[in-house]
Amino acid sequence: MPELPEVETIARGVDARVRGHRIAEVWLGRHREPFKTPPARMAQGLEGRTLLGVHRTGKHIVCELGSAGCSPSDERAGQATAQWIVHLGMTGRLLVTTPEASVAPHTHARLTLASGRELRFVDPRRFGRLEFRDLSRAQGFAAPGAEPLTIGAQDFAALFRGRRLAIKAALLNQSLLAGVGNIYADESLFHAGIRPRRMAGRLTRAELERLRRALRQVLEQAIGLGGSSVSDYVDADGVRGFFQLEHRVYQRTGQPCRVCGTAIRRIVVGGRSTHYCPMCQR
DNA sequence: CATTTCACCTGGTGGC
DNA sequence: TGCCACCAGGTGAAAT
Repeated sequence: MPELPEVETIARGVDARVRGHRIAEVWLGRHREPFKTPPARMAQGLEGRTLLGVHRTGKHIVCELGSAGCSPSDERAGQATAQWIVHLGMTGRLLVTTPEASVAPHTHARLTLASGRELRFVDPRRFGRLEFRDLSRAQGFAAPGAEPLTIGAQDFAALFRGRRLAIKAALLNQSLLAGVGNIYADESLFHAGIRPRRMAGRLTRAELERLRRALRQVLEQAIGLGGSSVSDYVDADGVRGFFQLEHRVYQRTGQPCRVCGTAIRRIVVGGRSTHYCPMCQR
């Protein structure tokens, strides 16, 4: 499900609930797909560490971890020595529950916290990924692409210069921009008035700047809406709490454009279903 | 190297 | 109700 705004909302919600808590016990499931780090090493690495904070980079959730046996009130407080990195894929959820709460099907990780809470990773489709990084051995996680919320006009334009692929496909490329997915790619192209199949390298400077601003505005609006329902999103049952953004084009095939009334079209770009208004977008 | 296609999974929906 | 085709907000490997 999740693109940048959803991941941001989840990371904030989880951070508010587990910051400062110590991982007492770790259970990991048998399916191999979710584990970029071998489960035995992950469990060994996580146990005893303190969750110093949880934040988002691109579509990744990064849990900063202190050394085992080092509480946040110690002098080394705030010093992350490891990370637990969660990617939700299409159907992943990161839940804060009690250890007694019923375990949902497709639960792949349970981190029981000394505080009496439990952090769970649930993912039916198993496109999500979990990774453990020991920062004494490896670099901290960094998304390859630029952050769409903060990138400037010059850097944004430079991402697409000379590229011959469709702008929609370029927006989805995580090594260019980190965090943009199918919904917000379509929505931002609508707001910028640009057709999804336009060659990225042929967009004018003005179009690129409209796109950068539209993307930022759409993402910020979605974060704003998600932020008001954080508690629902991460509750014990994993209830979805996001206000559905009033999409302009996404999944509105055949319905009238909210601006001009023309029927919204669906095409396939880069293997992904793509929606646009043939009148408003050129 | 850049770009495109496809496999990886389960579950929900809608047609027959 | 059952069966089936198709679709899903992501990504990385393989093919072109």
